[in-house]
Amino acid sequence: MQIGEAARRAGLTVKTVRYYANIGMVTPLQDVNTGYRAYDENDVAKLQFVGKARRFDFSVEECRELLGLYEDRNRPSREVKALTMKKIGEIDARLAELQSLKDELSTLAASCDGDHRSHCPILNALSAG
Amino acid sequence: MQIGEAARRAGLTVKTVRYYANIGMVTPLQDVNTGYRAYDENDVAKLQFVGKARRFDFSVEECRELLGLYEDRNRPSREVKALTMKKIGEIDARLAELQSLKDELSTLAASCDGDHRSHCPILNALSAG
DNA sequence: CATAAGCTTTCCCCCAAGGGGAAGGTAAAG
DNA sequence: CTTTACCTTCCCCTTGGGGGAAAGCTTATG
Repeated sequence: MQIGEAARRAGLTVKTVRYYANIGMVTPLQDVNTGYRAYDENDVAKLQFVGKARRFDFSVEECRELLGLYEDRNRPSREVKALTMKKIGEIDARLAELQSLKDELSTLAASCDGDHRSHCPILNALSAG
Repeated sequence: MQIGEAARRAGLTVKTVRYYANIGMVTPLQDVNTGYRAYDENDVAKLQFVGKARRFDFSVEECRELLGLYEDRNRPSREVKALTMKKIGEIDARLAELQSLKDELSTLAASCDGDHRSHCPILNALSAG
């Protein structure tokens, strides 16, 4: 099938699918006459796999790694779990960071009347050393 | 003072300070003879302000807006509070998203033995339609 | 005086992960 | 024969700077 249908079936944009081909992540055959990329069922499955992993916040490089593990029938599941735990750790760190930011901003916002006057504790806090 | 000291006092890198000058956010005078940027106390205060706002996850453009409000002695605090509330909303949305991702990944990780064998529920989940 | 050290300048390429759009080839349908 | 709908490559754009080259300035030292 052509790239358009492959993209549709994987729930990705054509641009994204072409990008994955360019970086060597999902590489379809290419028609010698037309130059059109030709995707098969296996390619679509890989695209879906990568799309899903991306939605789980894995980076493109991590997706490449997961895809390699996915295609290696003899790899130990340990490696996959390790990648997953690492990702969970990163998400935890970001959660804590964002929560802390939110708390500080909320405190600032609560102290600000937000009226038409010019006095503003938020700006004062930002300008304080 | 020269850019190096200004950067040091604001807790930013020289690259960052130069970048802020290039995009017109904090624009020091420039020595006609040497071409060196000349920062004064007010510039350093602005750099500190921006640095702090950036750490609060405000984008560079939002920082520019906050800086404008900061310098406008007659602006209503309403505008500053609105920006802050918007940022809090964005943080909330991202928190929910990350929490959901973490939950799903945790469920997957819990179902995977992570041993030396090749069976892996995580990969199965990623490859399932 | 020469020169090395430690500043600074501009300029250009690099990152992630594609998006937007131009210019041009191809295939099917009217 | 031409329109329509695909497809291709190519290049610039995004965020917020980082890395480094080549070159200019000032000051300290041999």
